[in-house]
Formats: sequence, C-alpha cells, structure tokens
Amino acid sequence: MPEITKPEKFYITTPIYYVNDKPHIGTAYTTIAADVLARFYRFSGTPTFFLTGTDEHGSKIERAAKAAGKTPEEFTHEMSAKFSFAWNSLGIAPDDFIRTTEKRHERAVIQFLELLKKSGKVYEGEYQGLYCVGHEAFLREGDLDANGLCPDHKTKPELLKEKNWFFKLSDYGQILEERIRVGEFIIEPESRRNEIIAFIEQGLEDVAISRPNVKWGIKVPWDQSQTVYVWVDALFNYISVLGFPEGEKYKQFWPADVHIVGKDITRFHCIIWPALLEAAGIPWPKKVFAHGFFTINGQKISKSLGNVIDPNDLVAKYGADTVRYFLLREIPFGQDGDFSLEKLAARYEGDLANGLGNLFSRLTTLIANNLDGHLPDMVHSPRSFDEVDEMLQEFRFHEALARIWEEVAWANKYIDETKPWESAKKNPKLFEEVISNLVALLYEVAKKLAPYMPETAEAIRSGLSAERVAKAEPLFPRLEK
RNA sequence: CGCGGGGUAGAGCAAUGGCAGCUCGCAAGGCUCAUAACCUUGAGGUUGGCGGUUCGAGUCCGCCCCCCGCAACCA
Repeated sequence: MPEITKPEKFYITTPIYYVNDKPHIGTAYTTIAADVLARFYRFSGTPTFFLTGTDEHGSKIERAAKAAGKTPEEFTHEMSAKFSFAWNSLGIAPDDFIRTTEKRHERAVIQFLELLKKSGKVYEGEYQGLYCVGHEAFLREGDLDANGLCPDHKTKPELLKEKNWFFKLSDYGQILEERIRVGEFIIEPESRRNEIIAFIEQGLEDVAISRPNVKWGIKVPWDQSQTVYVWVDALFNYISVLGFPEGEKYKQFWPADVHIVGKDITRFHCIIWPALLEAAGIPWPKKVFAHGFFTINGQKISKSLGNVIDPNDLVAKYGADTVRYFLLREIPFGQDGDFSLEKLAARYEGDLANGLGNLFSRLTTLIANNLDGHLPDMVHSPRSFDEVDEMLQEFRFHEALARIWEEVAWANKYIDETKPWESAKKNPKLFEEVISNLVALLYEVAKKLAPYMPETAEAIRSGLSAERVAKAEPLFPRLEK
C-alpha cells in the first residue's frame, strides 16, 4: 500500500486576487485545487490552515474605483465580497480570508519593512523609465508601438525619473540557487524550477519596493511620502494573516507547506519572496507549485475578446461539484489546458451522469426493490485504490480522478456480469454478496472523492446509510441543452 | 542564434528504446437493475517532414516546418 505522508501541520495558500476584476474561471481553478488539498489533509487529521484573500492596494484599484464612482474603500469592499461569494458557492472553505486593506495586515507589513530596513538591504535610488500619463505608469520599450508611442493612448511617453526605495535582490542569487538545487526550497513542476534557475543564473537586478505617486497603499514607515509597492504588500499576506510576529498561528503554521500560484507569478514567489524573507530573517516557504493556464476554446482568456467565464454561471447550471471535478479532471495540474463549455458538458454527461450518477441509481434501486431498503452485512471494499491519496498529495488530481473512475467502470461491469436482477429471485445469497460488495465499493469511492466533490460524497454516504435505502434521486440529473 | 511547451485515429490525450493504447464520437451486437443509462465487439494510424544511431525509434541525435505561451517591477 502506498505510504501517505502525514506532516505535523499543513499550511496552504492561493495567491490573493487583485480586485480590479471579478473572479473568473482561472482564479477559481487555483482556489479549488487548494481547497481539495486542504480538505484532504483536514480529513486525515493533520492540523490544516488554508488561506486565500484579496489584494486591494495600488494605482489600478484607485483608478478602477474612480471609474466606478466609488471611494477605494467602498470599491474594494464590494469586490472582495464577490470573491468570498464565488468561493463559497464553489464549496471552497478557507480557514481565513485576508484583505490587504485590513489593519492586521497593514500592521504586520510595517513591522516586516522595518526588519528589512534593519537588514541593510534597502537603499534609496532612482528609477528611470518611460512614463505614460494616460496609464499613470511606466511602460517598457517593448510595450510601445512602431512609432514609439503608447499603443493605448497614442501619446509619446516622457522620460521620467522617480525616487524609490530599492531592495538589494542582486545579493541573493547564490543562496536562492543553492537552496533550490539541494531541495530545501522546492519549485514544482520541474519545468518551472528549471526556468527559475536559468533566470537566476542570468544575474538578478535590484527591485523597487516603494512608489512615490501612489496614494492607495501602505505608507513606508520611515518615509511617509512613499507607499509600499503592491507586490511586497501582497506577498506578505501569507504571514500577516498568521499574526506575525507573535501570533500563535504564526508559530504553529509558518513556514507555508505550499504556495499554489499561477505560472505568471512564479518569479515573485520563487525569487523575490524568499529573498525578502531571508533579509528579514524569516524562514522560507517549503514549496511553490505553479499550475498552468488554460485557454477558452483555444483562445487566451481576455476581457477584450469577451470570453471571460464567470464561475457563478457554471455553478448555477451544473453545481459546484461538477465545476470542481471538471477543472481538476480535464487539465493536468501544472500544465496548460483548454476550457470549453462543450468539454464541461461532455464530462458532466459521460463521467458524472452516465458514470457515477447512474451507478448509484442502479445500486439504490436494487436495494430498495429487493431488500426492502435494508443493507446486507457490511464487507470490506472488493477493490483497493489507496494510490489516489498519493496522487493527490503530488498534485496529480487528474490521475487520481481517472483512477477513481476506473472503479466506477469496474462496478458497472460487475453488475452486468453478476446480473443481480436475476439472482435477487433465484439466489438471494449471491444477490446479497453482490450488493455488499457494491455498497462497500461506493463507500470507498465516496471517501476518496470527498476532497474533490464534497456534496456528492455526502449524498452517496447518506443515501447508503439511511434506515431504509430508497431509490435515489439522480446525483447528476440530465440537463436541457 | 532570446526562453519554454507542443505536433500520435474524426476530436481530446497516453505510451522506463521492445506487439502504438485510453476517453469521446462512429458502426454492429447484448442486457433490462439503472438518469435513452450499462456491457461486449469492430472500423479508424506513413506517430509534422528529411536524414542518422540501433537487432529494434513515437521515444535517442542532427537539420527543417508548423502551433502556443513567456520575455523582471504585469498579482
């Protein structure tokens, strides 16, 4: 039997989501995966802390609030609530939800910055770049059109110098590479790890950690004219939520066992974040896992293409468990994939309605019609598939789900071969044996499925543990097209 | 010479150098417990191209073609 790793605690995070946009299918994906892991560890008895939240500072938010005719406070409050709502309707149950505008966060960030300052790795410098007034932001040369103009505003950007506080990231290349290579700091999948190592080997440049012209942010404690750059502010959420530096939770749960991130933000999490922690004398997270991105019908997700999918719409039609199942079954975590409503419908009909749902109906009807709803004696599951636990712990969700569905197929075949509708009359003893095996298998399936599809697992368990088992309502009813 | 991922049946994917498989779809048959569901069988392949290594290449090497991301202050 595969060995299940049982850590003494498990701390897992998602990125905190920038509230200039509402939740979409991509952010849901990350958060669902984290929830599945958290449910698994919680269920296995490991003290677990699962964190998500929202990132609410920065000039983009200031602008978005203004455009919506709201104060930043009102705006971020409303947007943040949309994330909580979406996660709740997807069956996602974090242990805490951090907002970077909360006092507990701001206090901790300030203490962290003071530690950084003391490290001697922070200095005052000048950033020089091409500033677009329309964007209120610096552009890179590659962003400009053929005439050297801002592609959005068709204006010529000004060469502007700006005072910033800088962090000496350039001092940390060696220790980063070393810890990554010896496996003290784990980056998965391997392709991302290789990218990060290659990037470090090019040589790291110092990075600005403050902005002079952004009002909506946390003030740099030693320089009230500047606010903390949003990504420093944001990264520290993983620790501020635990009550850094004195909180009980901080002592119990830090360092994080895994930060789950999208592949776009691996550099922040694999280079800047550990370097900042090192400077402040704080332990590094143990692992960063970068999942892939998916396209919608083969196209990049983008607002201008109008192909953004709201997870709430999917939940309304298919239910939370289906969305959770589909995203983790369809796309190998860590790789890129494609999302489409057609694929979702195919999985719903094939795997869920025709597969698991129909199997459950077959079984409950047999019990209700032939045993008056009373289960025969319990037996051990005729099939063992504990390897799915290992797959889950290694983020191989799609393999684990495929493995569980092998058992669904096995059970359907077992019913066809043993013909319980015949033995019910001719050979009650054989009938009871077949039913016992199927019940035990379904319990095992429900147990393994619980982290992924909590409602479905519960429906199977409660359906089979009723005083008198009745013909079940379809778990996944056929839908109008 | 920027970096990375990919090209295998109609679609989507899998194969430590050893008989090229899986799911969906399609065709035929079986079953009647079940949500028109389930089970069995079958058809369908020049593994992007050319060359090389090898007893043997989807897999290793070289060149080429095509698709998709990313390219540090983007959460």
